[in-house]
Amino acid sequence: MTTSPTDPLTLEVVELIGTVVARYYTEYEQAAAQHSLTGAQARVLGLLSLEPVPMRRIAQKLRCEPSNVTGIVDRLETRGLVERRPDPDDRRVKLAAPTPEGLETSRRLRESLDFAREPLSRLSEAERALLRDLLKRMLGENVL
Amino acid sequence: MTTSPTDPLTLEVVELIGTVVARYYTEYEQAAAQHSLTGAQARVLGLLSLEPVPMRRIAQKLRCEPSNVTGIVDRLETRGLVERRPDPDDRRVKLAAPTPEGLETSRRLRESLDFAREPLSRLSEAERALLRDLLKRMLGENVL
DNA sequence: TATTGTTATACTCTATAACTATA
DNA sequence: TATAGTTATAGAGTATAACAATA
Repeated sequence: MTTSPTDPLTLEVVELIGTVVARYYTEYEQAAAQHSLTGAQARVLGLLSLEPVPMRRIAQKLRCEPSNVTGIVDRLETRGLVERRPDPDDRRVKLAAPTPEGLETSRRLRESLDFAREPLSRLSEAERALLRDLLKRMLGENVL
Repeated sequence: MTTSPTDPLTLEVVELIGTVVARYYTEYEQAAAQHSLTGAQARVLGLLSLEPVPMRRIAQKLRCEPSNVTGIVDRLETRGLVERRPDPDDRRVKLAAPTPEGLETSRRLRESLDFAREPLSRLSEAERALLRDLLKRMLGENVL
């Protein structure tokens, strides 16, 4: 049912992407751990850093069940990094929002994502632009 | 202490890589689930498909503590996908090896990594070659 | 003594199902 | 009745520490 290419070149690229994913993922976890956060907690905190988000929406972003978000936000809240706010428009909804400290932690976490930038320093600006365009084409329109 | 580039272009590429990682990772988990495997179990099984591997070596590859591998291999063994063998050269070592059924499951799992190939079909062969070279340069020599 | 694998423990993430309070 | 969030539960992954067997 598929028409995906299976030529050696494509498989080599798939392998390389797998390597990038493995490296990026484990190093993200380590960066989170340096701030005493789990990967899931770091992802949620990063998500909130733009604007307060309903619990349900967080679950959708993380692709997990809403019941899990309760615990993750609980732990962030216990540590004073996040707070729950009522939604003026719908009293069923709770908005998770970062505290000032949470915002600061999120900022430092983003800083320490240096490991993701470092490998790119091996490429010239023109090559980085090329890589950007290839990745965008690969990901298509539905980039979220 | 860092000289990593922080220009908008670099940050955009970092963002794109993050998107690739998130998509690839969750879809890998889903592919594993279709075979009633967790992500960790699928990774271990894939690791063994080339040759039997000592427990300790599995932990190094997964970047986790050796004690965790015991449980993961236990569950794979219970399902008849993996077996433990003695190492003739060192009686302390146990080699984890796939059963014929485990090998077949590993093969089908690899097949279903189709999702990773599909986005690449949007690129021409020349573009895929370009992407390969950029990724290789980015990852450097230590690609494992 | 050092190393390999295991056990025991505690914490987090995960899905499922049932519950509550709103809509 | 439908939806948002929670609770309760069970399974899996994780790190830490202590242990037995072997080197």
